Amino acid sequence: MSIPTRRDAVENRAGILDAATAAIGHDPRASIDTIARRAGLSRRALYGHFDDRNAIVREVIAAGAARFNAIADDVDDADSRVALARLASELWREAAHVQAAAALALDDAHLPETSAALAPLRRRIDAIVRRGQEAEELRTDLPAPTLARLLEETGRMVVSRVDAESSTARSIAVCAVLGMAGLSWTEARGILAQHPELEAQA
Amino acid sequence: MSIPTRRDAVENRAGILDAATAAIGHDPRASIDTIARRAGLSRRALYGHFDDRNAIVREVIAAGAARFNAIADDVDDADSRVALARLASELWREAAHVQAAAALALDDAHLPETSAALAPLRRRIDAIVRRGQEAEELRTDLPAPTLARLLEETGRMVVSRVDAESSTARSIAVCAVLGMAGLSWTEARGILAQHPELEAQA
DNA sequence: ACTAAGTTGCACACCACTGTGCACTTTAGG
DNA sequence: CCTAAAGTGCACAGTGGTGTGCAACTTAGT
Repeated sequence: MSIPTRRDAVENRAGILDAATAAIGHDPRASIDTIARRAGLSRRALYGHFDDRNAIVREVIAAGAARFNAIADDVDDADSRVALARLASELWREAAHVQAAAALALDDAHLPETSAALAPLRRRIDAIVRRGQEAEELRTDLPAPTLARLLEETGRMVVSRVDAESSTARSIAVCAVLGMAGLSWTEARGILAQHPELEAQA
Repeated sequence: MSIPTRRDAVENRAGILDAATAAIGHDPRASIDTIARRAGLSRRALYGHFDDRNAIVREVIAAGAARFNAIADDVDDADSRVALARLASELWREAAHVQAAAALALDDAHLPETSAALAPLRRRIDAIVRRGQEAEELRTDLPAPTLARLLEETGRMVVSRVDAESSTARSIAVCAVLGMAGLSWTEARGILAQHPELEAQA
């Protein structure tokens, strides 16, 4: 449980969290047994690493939150449209964690925890939207909170429902978010053309 | 089960299906007991109307499919953008059924049934998208099947995640779909302005 | 007012999942 | 090579859900 001494145990703990992230992304109520098998361990072994199922879920949420908030901190483009595009593009790299967070957010039991963990990311989105509306870079027909929420849900939806293997998947995600933000598809493609790093692979 | 003779029994059966639609829209694994209480009946009574939980789910799916496909049949605007907008606007009226279908589609167990039931609606969306791309009314940077799928998911997302009580909710739904289809927000609002019936209340 | 349809509450067996205890085996690392 | 750490397999009790049988009650409809 605390201060594992053996290297393989540390690796297994990480493997469990990876397996849990993937399994929960597919189904927020994935059983302990499902997670264990996916990690290549017996159900019983998980209880050597975590007190109970909730402890695993809490760590999955924390890991996702850390990644998301690090990304949110990094995005500081002056143009709100580029900022949104970069946010979407970077979050794409954390697809597995986004899926897990999205799935857990649909599960009433863990909703308070996930929304608390995602608060910094949400604040950043809010800020980008407000700046973007003032600068008339983003649509102004919706109140900022509504648009922010819609953009968040759009990101969630695309990450969860678009085939991540496709080579164009990342640019689809970025274009979807920009489309929801009010840009026409040619404008969105223009932003992408001016910032090639946004659709870079891997 | 078959040929109920009493009026209250018929009403109760309908009430169960309404309750099931609402409960399943909130959680696709809603228990029999949850559905029963919402319908104002005991758990035991449901088994007088339906063989088992699956029978209820099947009827919920069938009811939704019937409504959706009727709507799909009605939409025949020449302009693909108007057609998409009308589809979104009309489906908004069936929000409860859309939510139930969306929730069930996330539940592996009933996925085949839901997708079969929704096939006609999907074919209609595919047709609109193909016509729209040929006419250059919709974005042409995505293959038709990808765009169709994205539009479907956008509709699902908006209906499930936007507050249905808001007076502007319906136009938000329409604009979201048009935005995903490639229109800028001003173009989308233009379509809405030319077709006031698309954002009419109730 | 009578009767059958409809409903209720309870008990039951069954299933899937959780969390724990314990004896046993495997293996990392000094 | 030894040993403690890590993992396995099994049994067990507990929980919450399903579907059924049955006796008792309420009520719609004639």
